[in-house]
Amino acid sequence: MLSQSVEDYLKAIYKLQKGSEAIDKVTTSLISERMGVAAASATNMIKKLAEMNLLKYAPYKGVELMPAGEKIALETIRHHRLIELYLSEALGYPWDEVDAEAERLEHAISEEFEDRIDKVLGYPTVGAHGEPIPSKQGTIDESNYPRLSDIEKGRSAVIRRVSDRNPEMLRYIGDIGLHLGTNIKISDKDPFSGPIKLVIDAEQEQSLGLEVAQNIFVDLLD
Amino acid sequence: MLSQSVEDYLKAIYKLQKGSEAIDKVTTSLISERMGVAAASATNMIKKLAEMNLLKYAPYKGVELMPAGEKIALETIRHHRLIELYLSEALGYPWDEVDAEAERLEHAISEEFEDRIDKVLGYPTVGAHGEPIPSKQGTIDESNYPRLSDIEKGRSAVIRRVSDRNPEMLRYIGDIGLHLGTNIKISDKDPFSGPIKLVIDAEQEQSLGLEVAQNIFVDLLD
DNA sequence: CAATTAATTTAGCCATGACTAAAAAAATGT
DNA sequence: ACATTTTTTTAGTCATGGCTAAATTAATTG
Repeated sequence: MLSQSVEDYLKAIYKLQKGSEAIDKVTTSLISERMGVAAASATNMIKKLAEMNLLKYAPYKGVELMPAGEKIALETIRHHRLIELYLSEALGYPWDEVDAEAERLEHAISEEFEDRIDKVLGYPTVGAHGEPIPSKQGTIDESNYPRLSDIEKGRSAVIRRVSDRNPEMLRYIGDIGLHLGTNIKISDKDPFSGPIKLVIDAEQEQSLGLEVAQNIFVDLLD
Repeated sequence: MLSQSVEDYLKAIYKLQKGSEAIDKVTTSLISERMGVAAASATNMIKKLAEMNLLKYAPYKGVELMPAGEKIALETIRHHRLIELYLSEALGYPWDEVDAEAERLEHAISEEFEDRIDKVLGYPTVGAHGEPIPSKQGTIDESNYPRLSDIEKGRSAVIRRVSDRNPEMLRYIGDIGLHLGTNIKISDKDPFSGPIKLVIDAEQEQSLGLEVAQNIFVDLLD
């Protein structure tokens, strides 16, 4: 059995390497910041993971996952996203609370639990915030939707994914009526990183700060 | 937060102290045996728990839970039994598999998760094997049913609880048609600790070894 | 009741995964 | 290009919770 820590580090490294930020060099400080530990602690763990052949590590040069490490990261992410979706669908959790709960549960469940909730959920491919769920075989849809903040004025789009990094922002986004599948039209964009004006579901007007818009990913229409 | 180990020790000690075995003196060796650790490890942890005022410890004389320790034990047991029942009812787990899964999950769930599954289950008072579920306030029904092995020939009874100590035995018990609520009549008892003969649901004959009968607890009829 | 056996505790060790402080390497600015 | 700043690593510490071996206390038995 791998420790919870090992799984968490590999997950964090995977997200840095392949996530929507698309970091080219995954450094010790990035990892330590994401994990909320001191840089020295990250160095320690990185050396251990390199020793286990889960990643390639050149001191001072950053880190790159090896296939075995990526596999574990994807399994962990699969657990996390299936649990999040289950909490949301079966137990009625709001989407800003599922991440914290799943963070602990993902390390505690068995393969059997994974399989059973996968089945109950109807073998979903997309999680509670629109993230792709890795398959049991370790494949994942790595395509990324554009950010709402990058869409030009006048275009219409559908919300496909929301970043789950900040639960408070997530709650705010839901509260103003933005959910997965919600239709929006960009009616105006203020200059100098100003707010965006949206029409939600062809009805309701809403202004949106840039930071929020950067955390919403959409599928362009027409 | 209390560590998983602390919770597990307190749970084990509680069960030894109050369980159906009704041990008078809970000793280091009993605890180490139940926890599957060396006696020295148990001594270490016991000293730590005494330091935390969770139990009273007199060296060489055994251990007794203090109210704070009992409270934690009951919370842990409540988590465990609610999870077991949830796995069984909502996810279709067989009753011989729920214990192992709940053993890990019980330390990972939040109060909110506890409350939500409690509600989904309809605020149950009895777990998947018939064990009482401690209330959120920390009270528990401590009454014990007699063992099937102690019932005299000719009497009828209803199965109310099954020990979950041995999953293989649990599977066997289920396979021969004995479940919670099943009606049985003792048609014969062989002497010298021999097997018991049952009639299940007034239909089917079944012989049962003494060891199995000792792990089934019943409610006498008439 | 003394001697042996069994149970328990003490002492000392190990792995994990944090931490701080100091040293070393890399990046940056003038 | 060299001095300064930032990043990273090394060295050493700590807490948790295991372990074995040895010492000690309690229990049993001749």
